[in-house]
Amino acid sequence: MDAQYNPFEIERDAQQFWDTNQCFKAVEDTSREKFYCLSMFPYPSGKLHMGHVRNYTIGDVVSRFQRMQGRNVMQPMGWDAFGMPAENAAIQNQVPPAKWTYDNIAYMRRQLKALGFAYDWSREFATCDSDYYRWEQWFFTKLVEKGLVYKKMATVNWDPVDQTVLANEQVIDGRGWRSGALVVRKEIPLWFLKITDYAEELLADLDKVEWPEQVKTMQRNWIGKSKGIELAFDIAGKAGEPLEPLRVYTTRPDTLMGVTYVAVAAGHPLARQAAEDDSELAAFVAECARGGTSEAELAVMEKKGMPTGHRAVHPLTGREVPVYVANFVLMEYGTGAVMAVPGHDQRDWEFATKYGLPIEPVIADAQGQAPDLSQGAYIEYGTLINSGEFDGLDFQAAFDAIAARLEQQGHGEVKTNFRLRDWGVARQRYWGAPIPVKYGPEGQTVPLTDDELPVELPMEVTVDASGSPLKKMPAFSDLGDGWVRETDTFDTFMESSWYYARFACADNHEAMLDERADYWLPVDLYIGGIEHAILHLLYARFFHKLMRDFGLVKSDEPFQQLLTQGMVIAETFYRLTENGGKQWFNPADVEVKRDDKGRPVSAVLISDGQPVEMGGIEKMSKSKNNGVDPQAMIDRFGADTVRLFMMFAAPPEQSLEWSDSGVEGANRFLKRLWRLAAEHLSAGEPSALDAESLDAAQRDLRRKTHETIRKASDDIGRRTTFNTAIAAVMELTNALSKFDDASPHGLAVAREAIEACVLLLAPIVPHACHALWRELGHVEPVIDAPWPTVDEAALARDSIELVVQVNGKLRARIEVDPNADKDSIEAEAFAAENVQRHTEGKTVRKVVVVPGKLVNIVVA
RNA sequence: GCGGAUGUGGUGGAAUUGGUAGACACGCCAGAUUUAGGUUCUGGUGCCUUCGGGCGUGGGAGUUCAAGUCUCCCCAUCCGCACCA
Repeated sequence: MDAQYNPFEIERDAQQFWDTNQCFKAVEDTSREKFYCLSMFPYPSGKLHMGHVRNYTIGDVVSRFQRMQGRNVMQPMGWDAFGMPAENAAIQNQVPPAKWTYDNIAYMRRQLKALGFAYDWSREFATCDSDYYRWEQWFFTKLVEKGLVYKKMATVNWDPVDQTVLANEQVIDGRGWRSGALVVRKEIPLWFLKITDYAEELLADLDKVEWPEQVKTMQRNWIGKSKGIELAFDIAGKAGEPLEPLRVYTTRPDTLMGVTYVAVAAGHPLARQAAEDDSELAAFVAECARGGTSEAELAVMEKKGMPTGHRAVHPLTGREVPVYVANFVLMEYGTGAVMAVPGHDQRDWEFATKYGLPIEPVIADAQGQAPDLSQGAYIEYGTLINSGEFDGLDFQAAFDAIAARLEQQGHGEVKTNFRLRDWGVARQRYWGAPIPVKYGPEGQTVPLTDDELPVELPMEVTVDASGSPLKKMPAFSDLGDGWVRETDTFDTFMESSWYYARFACADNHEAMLDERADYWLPVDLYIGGIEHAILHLLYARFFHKLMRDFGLVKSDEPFQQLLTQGMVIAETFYRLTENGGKQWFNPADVEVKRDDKGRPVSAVLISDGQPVEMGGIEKMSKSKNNGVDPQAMIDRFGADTVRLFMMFAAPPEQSLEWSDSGVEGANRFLKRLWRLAAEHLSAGEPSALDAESLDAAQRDLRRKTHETIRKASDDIGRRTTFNTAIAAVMELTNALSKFDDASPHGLAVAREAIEACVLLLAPIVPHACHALWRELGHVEPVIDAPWPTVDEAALARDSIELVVQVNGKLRARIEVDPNADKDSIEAEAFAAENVQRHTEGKTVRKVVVVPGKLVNIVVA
């Protein structure tokens, strides 16, 4: 065996072996237990970044581990290929989005192959292949037939200069990112999917999946089921004329007697009507349209309002309160109107304080007194006061009584509401799947029939900043006889909502899915960034239920287990520029100076030797120029080193800090492992392992081997904490290097240890382990070797160490028989010299003995 | 603003069920080998110390024989907020 670890040769050979033997081609086999392992497919932005490498290494480790457990594993890969960056690249570089995308895919596919991931490449596809999106179009037309799709007015960001719709990302400080123009909110008709029809099931079925609790909580809060009352305020118009009643929803009907005003959205009919003969109000309504649509932006903007002059009649007291237009009330959420209780809602309190509206307490504080409302609202539940006949009731009793009264008067009803809103799937963009609908001369809206599908996206286009080119292409949109095609395309979340199912049967050109989907689904483990915790995962769950209700799949949920991986972060470096900006330098071009304790104190740019500022550790990004190119690392150390570092530096759910010296450490470990194996093989032939005739040192190493197998198996298989599994194997290799015994028995124990290391590391550093397994004389490749098992007998100990505490402080360590009883342990503990010193002359109050752990003596 | 997380040596992290804080690795220090440098190997390394011990897991309180872990309050950072993917 070569004494030198040569990763490039090893990796080339292993990849060639896997490729030639089609090792990772997954074949349906109902006699075997399947394991479908999926990592979120990448957007082909150009080249892999470290986040991809981390994501896909985790998936690969689990896939290879499951294979060694004997499962029939399927691990596919594809491309989430539609999206805005392709259009932006087209505008900047005059390159067609399709060419840009497919070129990127070709490059990134090569990179994935260089990392040695065990993918079944025969299932690969890109979502921009018409062979893929045609089925999405087909399914959409079925949803239209079933009434799960509808069109309605919706608010978008409108750039009045570029005359185009902007994504939230393209609105920066309320201005269009290209034009710099002030963005306004504009209403246009858009296609929606009725995800709210599935709100109840999307909520309930979270109990069926093994997901991180925080992700389930986020989804539950997003769906936001609440119980409240929808009630109506009669409206007396400015001139005293009766108008349509105003409907509002509240989860706090117990505060109903504290309503001192109501507020409506600028787009509400009441506001529009009032603005008709009031130019000041009309100006305010227009001002409300300014700014972007994102909820975060709306939540932090200054709350403003203006009275309409209308009066709302309180449904229980008959008291009249003013109707305001407010910029924080939006037409699309709920009824477009809210009742305001400034005494018990903080936002209402701030608004009332600003405009001098009355603030009245109707809920008593914990002492049963009227709360002090001078500094803010009192938002806790409590007993009603100043509420007439409802005084003295608690929240639930008040809810029921007020609901009953409103229902009796025909002014309201109990209603369950969801925060979840229907999914707008139409985008006014080119690089997406065309929405398969046509419009007739009489205003008909007709979904396309099967023989009209697919609607292929034209590939030769000119993209500029002024919106989708499809709208300017009669060859695409004009169908003759007054019929025109829809030029909007689907939200790219549509493609990512069902790709996991298509991987089961990507070669089927006759159907969207077939019976193979039921063999592979649900995905057993789905791995991706925490940033997808809500939107992507919720849409995919919804889509899966839609497909189930069309008989396309049998399961209720798409992803049984979910692993959300953290970000990859790195140090940032910059210099201030003359105009006050920052020029960012890549970590690869900077050298960090340290003090004598290794603390970083300063940094210089390697090229000019002049200092740069350290800007803290941030997510790897283009804007901070702190991305580390995976390719450069693979070229320097080999794929196994990069994979090992990624898995070792942090547990998968936490953020991972890139460290050059950490990578070198990973490389050093692989070299050591290699040398250890080479030295072992040159030391001679081991005898057969005879567990009964080992000396103490041999038994110790054997125990360490089996403790390591036990820990690494649990860490990889159950806990998915690959870092601690690797640490355990490192401990074993450390023990093995210290084990200096070339006797046949000694070599046998060492052989067992080194084979355990190779098997346990095989999922993480598959190339090196492929080669080492061969060198150790095995014919069968390590990918198909069975996962090692624990020999319980090898774990036995002659004695165990307990710690002895006095008043919770560590004072001694004692060796005791593993089966020693409590009394003898106690006696042993008191006998320890240091324990006697700390208990001398004191009264023993209590002795706590925790078997296998410690003794705590409490003295006073 | 709302929802969800995170915070432990010089650094990344470990401590899985309330029971030895700092496994493993990086860095640093000393030594050996080689020596142009690097590589490799051995030992040391939380802080303070009168060498008895004391202190120590973002800050503050509390529960407990025992708290990184549980409870309450506060601070900082990160993720998401429906047209980035």
